[in-house]
Formats: sequence, structure tokens, C-alpha cells
Amino acid sequence: MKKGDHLFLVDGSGFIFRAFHALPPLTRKTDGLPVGAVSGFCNMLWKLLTNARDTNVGVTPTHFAVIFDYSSKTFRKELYDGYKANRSAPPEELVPQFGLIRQATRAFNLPCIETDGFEADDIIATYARAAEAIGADVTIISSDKDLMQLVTPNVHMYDSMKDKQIGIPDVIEKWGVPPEKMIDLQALVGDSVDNVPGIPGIGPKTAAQLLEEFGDLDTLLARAGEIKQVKRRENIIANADLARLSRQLVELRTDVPLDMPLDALVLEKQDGPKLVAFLKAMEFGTLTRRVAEACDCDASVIEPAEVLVEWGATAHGPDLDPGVEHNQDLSKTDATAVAGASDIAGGARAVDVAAARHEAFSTHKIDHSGYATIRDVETLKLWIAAAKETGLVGFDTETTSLDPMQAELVGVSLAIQDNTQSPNSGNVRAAYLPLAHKSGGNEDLFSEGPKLVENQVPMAEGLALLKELLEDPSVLKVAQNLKYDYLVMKRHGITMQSFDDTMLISYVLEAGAGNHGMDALSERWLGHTPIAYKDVAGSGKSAVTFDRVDIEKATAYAAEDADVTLRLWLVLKPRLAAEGLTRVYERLERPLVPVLAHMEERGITIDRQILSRLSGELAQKAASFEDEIYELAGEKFNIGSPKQLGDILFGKMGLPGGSKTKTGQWSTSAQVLEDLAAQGEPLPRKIVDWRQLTKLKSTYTDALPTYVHPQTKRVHTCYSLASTTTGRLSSSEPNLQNIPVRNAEGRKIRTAFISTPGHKLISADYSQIELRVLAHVADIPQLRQAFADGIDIHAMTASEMFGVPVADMPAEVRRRAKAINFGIIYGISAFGLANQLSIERSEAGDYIKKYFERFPGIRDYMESTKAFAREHGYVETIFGRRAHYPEIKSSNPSVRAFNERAAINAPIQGSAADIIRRAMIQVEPALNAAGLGERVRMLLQVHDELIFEVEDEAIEAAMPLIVETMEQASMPALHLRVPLKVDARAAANWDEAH
DNA sequence: ACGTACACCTA
DNA sequence: GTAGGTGTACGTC
Repeated sequence: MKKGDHLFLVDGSGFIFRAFHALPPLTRKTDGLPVGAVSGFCNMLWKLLTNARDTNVGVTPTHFAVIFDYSSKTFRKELYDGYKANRSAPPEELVPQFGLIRQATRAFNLPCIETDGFEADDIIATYARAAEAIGADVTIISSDKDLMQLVTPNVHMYDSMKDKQIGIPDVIEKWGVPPEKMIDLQALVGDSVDNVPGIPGIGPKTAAQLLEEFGDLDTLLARAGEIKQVKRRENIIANADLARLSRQLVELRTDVPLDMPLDALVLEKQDGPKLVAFLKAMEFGTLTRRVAEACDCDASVIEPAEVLVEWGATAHGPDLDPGVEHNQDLSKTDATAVAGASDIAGGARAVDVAAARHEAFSTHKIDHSGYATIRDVETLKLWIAAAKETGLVGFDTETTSLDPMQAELVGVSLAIQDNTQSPNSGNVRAAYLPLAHKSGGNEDLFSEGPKLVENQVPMAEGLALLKELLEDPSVLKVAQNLKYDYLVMKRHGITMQSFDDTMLISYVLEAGAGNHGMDALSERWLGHTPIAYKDVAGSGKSAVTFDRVDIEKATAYAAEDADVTLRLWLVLKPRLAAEGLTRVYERLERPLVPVLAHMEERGITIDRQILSRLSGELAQKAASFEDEIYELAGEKFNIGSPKQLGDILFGKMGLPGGSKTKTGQWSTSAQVLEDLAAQGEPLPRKIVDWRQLTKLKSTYTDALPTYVHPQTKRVHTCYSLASTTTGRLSSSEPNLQNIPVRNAEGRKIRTAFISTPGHKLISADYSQIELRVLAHVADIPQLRQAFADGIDIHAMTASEMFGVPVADMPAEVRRRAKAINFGIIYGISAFGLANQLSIERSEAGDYIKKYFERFPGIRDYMESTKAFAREHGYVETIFGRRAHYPEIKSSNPSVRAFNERAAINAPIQGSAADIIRRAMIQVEPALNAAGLGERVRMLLQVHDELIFEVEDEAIEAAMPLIVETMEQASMPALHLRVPLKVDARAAANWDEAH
């Protein structure tokens, strides 16, 4: 070896452990032999040998060696008995790979070096210093901090996983001290993994600060009395010996007797056939091909090498585990299941699996230090191949926004179950693929702005590879709140196929019993608290978007999300079958994800001019009310403050008839104000009117335009599938399910919801769907008959109760009957009905009594529903969806009564929700079948109403098809005892269409 | 900056 | 009496 030569030293043992975590689990196809680390090792060697110049190493090696640990009985063990005592046995899949990697090294024609009594690090140190002394350069292929003490201007390290060279500045950046002080730093800090004691309570930051101040460890220990902080001073003085011992442990020896002199490490020519034979034996298809091509030999005529596999003393093949087979069957069924597949297993077995999974996963500790960062295309391909092999992958996206219509993709994470062990072992491997992390750049006029961080897979290439995975119907993608990721990926050109959503699974299992966010599910089922988003991206003023998060931090957070999601799936999915809820999930939940995603993506046009004109009008009217109100009150005050208003009305003005809210404040509700107005008081009426105007202005005319998307110019609401107890959807940002309709002033807002030119809006709504459901479930003859005959249902009720003929029903009588009908659906109480109708509670009680006499089936239904809820803790819709009421047995009578009313309402409201869900799922295929798919677009859902945007020429064909689909939506699953009726209308805006 | 109470919009 | 979401005020940190 001479000056100018370049020696590469690979830390073989370190690589094995690192690769094990950083790379996806990989097994040899023919026998399930775990070979993930071997594969990573071979790929890395091949890259360094053929193409080092194009990596961040930047030079070509002249000398090369791979160094291994020989045994654990090193001089350090003699020095300190506890050394590495914390090390547990290596994972089972790793055991055979130690031998294989040594064989791989020989196949690459590289020296394989190990010396009894010394660790790989000491051998590396000895070679590095020897080579440096001659004037050669050295690159140590490792990212282990224990080796950082060796870094000099001539000795670099190289992290092959991150393709990152580590030099003096990198060490300083990471640890706060230059390489030559690393020994002292480690001596102070210690190492829990190797059981190097260090000084307790001293971490890297403190150690760096102390070394900065005192120069080195000896000076520090000698002058420890000068340390200002009392605790720290005493601590260091008391533990000075521990620090000295630690230094001996961490300082690498550079005097190891070398079996092979430096010159023997000269890089030899590759033996093509020998290497190909080994790679073939490992069944590394891609690398075999690549090597064969480079060495110009024909792989097909080369026999696979004889490879020695040492499983270790207690190891056995994965197929010996009796639990494996049927559980793998289970996930395989799911993995290959396309939408609509049947139950995964029969009751008893699913129950057992569910219990076993929960047991395993709630005790399995999640360790996020082992997550990988995918830095290059090759590694990404390995992960994708592993996902395809397993057929199951946890998936999560990281983006710049919570709004999926605005979000830009920053990275994705993948989690793969380790199928080399039992599926119930709780073993999952996860990685984060950063795609668009940025650094630097205050985005002002003068700086260049943010730059893409280096060592990321280019976005286009990453998306192309992910597309293969996400659109592959044979790989089940598991996400939490899938609709979000589905939309983000769709906006990046990928339409996901084959998926499950852990949030929806949880919702089907436990609607009403806790929320279904990932953090809550993780706590509940895995006993694990995931990293909080705000700990990664900050919060409030100091919050940054995810693309500005440091990639290492991002990896821990993002990979954990995919990991937790996959674990949750493994725990929750079998519970669906165990509880008999698979059909609810597969028919009513999962298929709605793409339907809603498409609706959100389409959005709806609003006419900003109309809203701004309305806003101006409202502002003027409100202002004139304000003048009058101040006049009447005799002073200016904040009309919007119920507290101030209450003081004015009931304090200053001393008006009678005030009531208090539950917090003891004066109530200023519309009801109270109306009562005061009825007594001839002029002020309350004006308050009510003012409130109406300002409500319309602030909530609608002012707020809606702020939701117009900058690119699409439309408003994209977000539907939540899992936030109600009953199965209804909810809408937010903006909520388009509460746009005013009940009075003329408010209805004007609906005129601002318009169709695009050449199109109309069709509004199709179910008529009386909840009463029809009630007639079906409670099987009430009069109700069924009335619906069958198309009779006015409230008039019929009034007629039955009050003996008035339907023909000339007085409006007031019908109004009362209508209120009773609604009351029934809401789990009627005399108190509530009395409030609604402004009558005495006793009178309301009489009505209810009368109603039950006329419709005894309703009372029976209510009683049996309550009994069912008390017994099971939940109630069911006609399609088997469950709504849970854990407090139904509360000893607090009002809590109990509330839960009873909710439990009575839930099957009715929930069944109606199920029906419209079915309609939404069926309508797109129906339109497609009629050739209308491109011309009709479903935009909104408002509980019993669907809004479509339709080409003018398609309206005639589309309208009856939509009506038919909605009216038949329960079929063929369920034949209702009453017909469903849908009214539909087309117009240029929502007000006229409704 | 964040959480709660109140009031009010929808089905 | 059921099921939701949002804006304002006002409290806490």
C-alpha cells in the first residue's frame, strides 16, 4: 500500500444489525430462509465495488476488507464484567445470516477478517491508523458512533443506508465535539446498549458542554470542583472512576495483531462465476442478473453454490410453528380479497385469532429506533418487493396539509409484517420514504428559498414505483383514515386498489364507544402511545409543515404511523369476523371510501358574487338593528355576548321570566327572547332578528367564500365516515349539511350553490325515510298502509289520534301530529314534546298516551329496543350496524333516560343512513352501466338527500335512474315492508333544485 | 394559543 | 326528545 491508495473497511457485524432493521424482511422463496440482511449486504458490496464514485463516497477503492466480530470474549469483558451484558440474543431470523454474510464476503473475493479477543471496531481502528500512517485514505463503511473517534482529514466514515459520508464537520454537528474528543464524550455519556456506565445523568449535550469548557476528560475530572452546578459537581466527583473505566471501554485499540498485512487487502478481480453461483443459491434474481451481465457470464449455466446454513442451537424453521399456517391463511385471504369478499373465517376461529392477536400485540413493545429511512430507489424496490411478497402492507402518507385537497406529498411510510415469525408474534418492520423534504430558506424576496434535502428518491420515480404497489389488487393496503391518503394519492396520479381502513374497522366494531383516531386506538389495543405530531412539527406559532421536519425525526414519526396501523389491522380485522360484522364493514363502510373521496375531489361551485352581495345586505340590516338595540337598551354593549345581553335584559331592565342556563348564566335563547317579545317587549324581538342576520353573515356568506379552492375554484367539503354513533356522515370545512333552508332569508344562500355552464344540479331526497324505517322495523299496520297508499303521514297520524278526517285536516292539528311523529323518532318524552309544542307537560303526556293506544306496536318496539340496549350495550340497524351506548345502565336517571332515547333513535336514524349509503355506493355503477358515468357526478350528501351535477342533455335519462337506484337501495339485501319514495328536481342552483 | 359555553344552522 | 358542525365570547394557560 502506498500514499494515495484508498482502503475501504466494512464493519460487517454492524451492517448485519443495521440492515436487519433498515431493510424489509425478505425470505428465500423455496424454503423461507431469512436473507434480508444478506441481500442488503450483497447489494451494498456490489455498489461499492462497481460504482463507488457515483455514491457520496466519491472515490474508488484500491484495498478492501470486511471485518467481523469473532466472539464476545474480548479484552473489554476482562476489564469490566458488565460489558455488553445488556445484549440479548440476536433475533431468530438473524442467526443464519451471520454465516451467510461471511460466505457472501468470500464469494465477492474479499478478505474476511476476524481476530479472537478483539472486536471488529479494534481491528478497523488498527488498519485505519496503519493505512493513514502510510499516507493512504480510509473509508470505514459504518455509521456506528463508536467508530467516529477514528475520523480524521484522511479517514472518513460512510453510511451506506443513507448514502452519506461522515467527516469531521458531521461528527461535530451530530455530537458537538470533534472526533478526537469522541472518546471522552462517550466515557462521560456511557452507552446503555453496550452497558458502558458513563456518568449517570450526563447526556451528550452536557458532555459536549463540559468538554468545551474543560478541554478533555482528565482536565475535567481534575478540576471538577470548579463546576458551578452543585448536583453535577458532586455527581462527577463521585463517579470519576466510572468515567475512567468507561474511557478504557470505548477507546479503540490500534495495536491489534494483524493476521493479514495491509498489502494483502489489495482489491482482487471479481470471480464472476463464483459470485453468480452464490447469488443464485440465495435466489437474488435482480443482483444475479446484474452481476452476470457485468462479469459477462451466463447465469443460466452456472449451478447454485453449496451454501452452509447454520440455524443456531435453538433455532428452527418458521414452518415448525403450528400457529403460523392458519393465521397466514387468514391474512392471505384478506390480502387477496378484492372489494366485496366474504367473511374471513367462521365464528369460533375468528374469535380465537382475535384474542390471540390482541394478547400478542398489547404486550409487544414498539421500538421506533429500528425504523428505516428509504434513501434510494434500490432500497425502495426492496421494500415494495417485500410488500408484494407478503401481500399486506401498512401505508401512510405525510403531507403539508390536513386538507387532502391542498396537501402536497412529502413522504410515505410502509410497514410490513415479518412473516419469518408467527403472525401473532407482533413483529412488524417499517420504513419511511422521504420524497420532498426541504431545508433552509426563509421564503423572503432575497433568499433562494427552500432547497430539496439531498439523498431522497426523486418524487416522480418514487411515485412511479409506489403506483405499482398501490394499484396492485393483490396487495392489501392498510391505512388509518384511508380516505385522506386515497385522495392525496389520487391527486398525485395514483388510484389505490385493495385497501382496508383501521379507523372504519374500529368504527364498525365500536361506534359510540370511544373515538377511532389512531392515537386512541393505539392506546386501547396496543398499549402504546405514538409520537405526538406536535413533538415532531411543533405547534402554534413555531409549527412547521412536515416537509421542513428533519428526516430522522420524520422517520420515527411516520414509520411508526404505518407500523401502528398495520398492528391495529392485525388486531382489529379478525374481530370483525368474530363479531359477525364483516358484511357491515365490507358493504357499508369500505366501498364508501372511494365514493366520498371522489365527491370531495369534485367539490361544488359557489357564486361568490351572490354571497358577497348578500353579505353586504346582511351587514346593512344588522347595523340598523344595532342602532335600534342600543337605543332601546340605553347603552352600547356587545350584543353577541349572551353574558352582557343577559345583564342588560334581566339586570338593568329587570325584565321578568328569565331562566338560567346550567352554568347559572341568564339564558338568552331564542325561546326566552320570543316569550319576552310575546309580552310586548320590543327589544328581544330585535335581538332575535339581529342574531339571525349576523349568524347568516358570519357562518355562511362570509365564511363560504374562504373555502373556495385556489385551483379548482370550487368548494370541497370533507366528509367524516366515523364520527357519528348512528352511521350518519358528517361534513366539515365547510359543513355543507347545514346550509339554511327553513326561511326565505336563509334560503337565499342556497342560490349561491350553482351548476357549471351546460349543467344543472339535481337534488334527490328521500321522503319521510325515517318514518318509513320506523313503519318497517316496528311493523305498524296503519303506517305501512298509509305509506303504501301514498297518504300524508302526519295527517293520517292526526286523524288516528284526534278522529278528524284526513280530507279537511286543520293545519294546527296536523302540526301537532307531525311534532309527535318526530318526537317518536327522537325517543319521545313528555318534557321534550311539551317544549316543542309550547304546551303543558301534562297535555304532552296525554298526547303520548293517546299515541301509544293507537299505535301499540310503537311502544312495544321502544320497550324491546331499550331492553336490547340494556342487555347488549348496543342496538342494531336493519343492516346489522351497531351503535353502542355504554352508559345505558347509568345510575343517574337523566343520563340513563338520555341514553335510552338515543338508543331508540339510533336504529331508525342509522337504518336510514345505511340505506342512503347503499344508494351512494350503487349509483355510480348504475350510471356507468347506462353510459352516463361521464355526464353525471354526485357532489353532496345531506343525510336524506343527494346532489348531482348533470349535463343538460343527460338530465332526462339520469333523473329516473337516480330515483330508481335510491328507492331500491335496500335491495337485494333487504326487502322493506314499506316503499321508499324519492323526489328529484333539476335546476341551475340548489335552492330551486331542492 | 387552546378549551368550553352558548347559540343556532341542518336532517 | 335524536344526530351533527361552526362562530363568538371568554375563560385558562
